Amino acid sequence: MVGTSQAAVACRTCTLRRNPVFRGFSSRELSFVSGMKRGDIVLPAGAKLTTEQRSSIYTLYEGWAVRCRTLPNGSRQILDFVLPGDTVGLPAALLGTVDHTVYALTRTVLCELDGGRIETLFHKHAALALSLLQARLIEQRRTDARITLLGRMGATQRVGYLLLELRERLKDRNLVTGKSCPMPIRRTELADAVGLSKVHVMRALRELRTRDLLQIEARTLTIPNLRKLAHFTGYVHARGDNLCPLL
Amino acid sequence: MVGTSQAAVACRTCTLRRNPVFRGFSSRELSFVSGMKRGDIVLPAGAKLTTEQRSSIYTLYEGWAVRCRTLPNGSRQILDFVLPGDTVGLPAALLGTVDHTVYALTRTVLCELDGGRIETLFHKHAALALSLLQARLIEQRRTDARITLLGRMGATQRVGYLLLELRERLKDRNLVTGKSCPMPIRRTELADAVGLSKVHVMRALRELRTRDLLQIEARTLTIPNLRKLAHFTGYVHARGDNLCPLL
DNA sequence: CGGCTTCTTGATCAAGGTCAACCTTTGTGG
DNA sequence: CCACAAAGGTTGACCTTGATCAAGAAGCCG
Repeated sequence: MVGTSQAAVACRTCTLRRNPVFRGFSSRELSFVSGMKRGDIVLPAGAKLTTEQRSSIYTLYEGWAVRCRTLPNGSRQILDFVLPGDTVGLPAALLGTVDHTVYALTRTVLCELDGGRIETLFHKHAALALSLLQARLIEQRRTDARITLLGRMGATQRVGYLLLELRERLKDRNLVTGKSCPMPIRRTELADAVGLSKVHVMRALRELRTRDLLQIEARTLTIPNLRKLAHFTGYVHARGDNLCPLL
Repeated sequence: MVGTSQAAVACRTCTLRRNPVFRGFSSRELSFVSGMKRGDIVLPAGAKLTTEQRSSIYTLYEGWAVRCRTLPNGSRQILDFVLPGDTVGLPAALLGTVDHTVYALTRTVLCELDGGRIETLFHKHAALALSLLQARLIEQRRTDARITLLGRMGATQRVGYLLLELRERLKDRNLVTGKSCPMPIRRTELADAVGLSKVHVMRALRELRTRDLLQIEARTLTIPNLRKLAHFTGYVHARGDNLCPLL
């Protein structure tokens, strides 16, 4: 539950930024963002990210997290998966309230930035601010896909779609090796993300395995044929799923 | 299908802006936005808003519209309802691609703005740009609620929640009279929004009527007791559902 | 080696979908 | 102003999908 503040990874040498899907920074921008940095936070698997306290925003540096909501009746809906490079906590910093919680799924390392300086960022770094908006629009697009998935797709397609989408996002982050990528999420989390019961997710996975569309084994997802799975699930790869990390 | 370009409503006298939920403009901002205005567009009910052509962005001035996606199998998912003051077309203008379509549900009047000048807006009007981002965050919040609705709520609650949410948005726009507000959407559209069949939406509406939670008659929604419905559906009124229109 | 959590599968049950029919409203042309 | 057509609303009967319950197998950690 408790985050450990540690010696900061210098923004200039941050390895995330080397990834071509992330927006390049001018040296002026980079030094501004460096100045926003408050430190690093390490969370163990299962920990909740407390986001209210100091109006901080975070960039996930390493690991997996989820953004989710819990209903009065106790059931939970996973809104989105947070992967390295993704930003967390913008609503808290800019709107003052949050309506969701963020949990670490694995051990995660986050970069903490001063959310109070966003306003200054908008005044002094318009291009970066614009990228920030674009990143939101891209996330919105993924959210739209999730709504469509939940509202109008069958169980097997839902599971297949979600896993394929995750693989594509991991691919952008150079986290795919050959036909396989890490898949630390549990059946229960899969279920809470696609709006099914854990048991039914099993049935869906079995069917996907039977059809040779994908396989999860030992926390690893393997997709033999991307096209086949994309066709089966109706997945369309969105060009430019690049984003705008603040780190 | 064809929009009619007409004599522009002057931004300075735009009645939408008088509504307190919309962000106030400085006179400098107002004159910049006035300069972005390309004209007005009137769409008949059922018309599709073509958003690709000139990288325009639009503010809905009057009427109702939907943002939706159609799947390969022909079924349709309504992503969101567009109400007066809402902005349409940001993805087309800023990302260059769109993955959804916008249809007019009733006769609508839209204000067309030059999307190409957003970049300049970010450079010269940082505060307005920030509001633009905040408006996206608020929309995202509504989208998160929709995901939760689709993933983890029962049929009757889904319908009740959606209608209550719409009423609250209409309230912000001064479109609620007493316990009633206009509700031009059809059963089919309701169904495509909440991920149910038309027939089952009927069953849900019947139950809501039986429980005295709400009633739709003659294109009018009546909610006798807001609290009761909010409790039944788990709806929580989000403070500050204000937004940032460009008009 | 226990004691935990997660995975997996079968059996049964309920929520919601589909089909089909009939009714009601709206809109249009004579 | 009426007649008729078309679109939307409403309901019942039946079927499919996915939820729930229950129990055993397989990892994982002290």
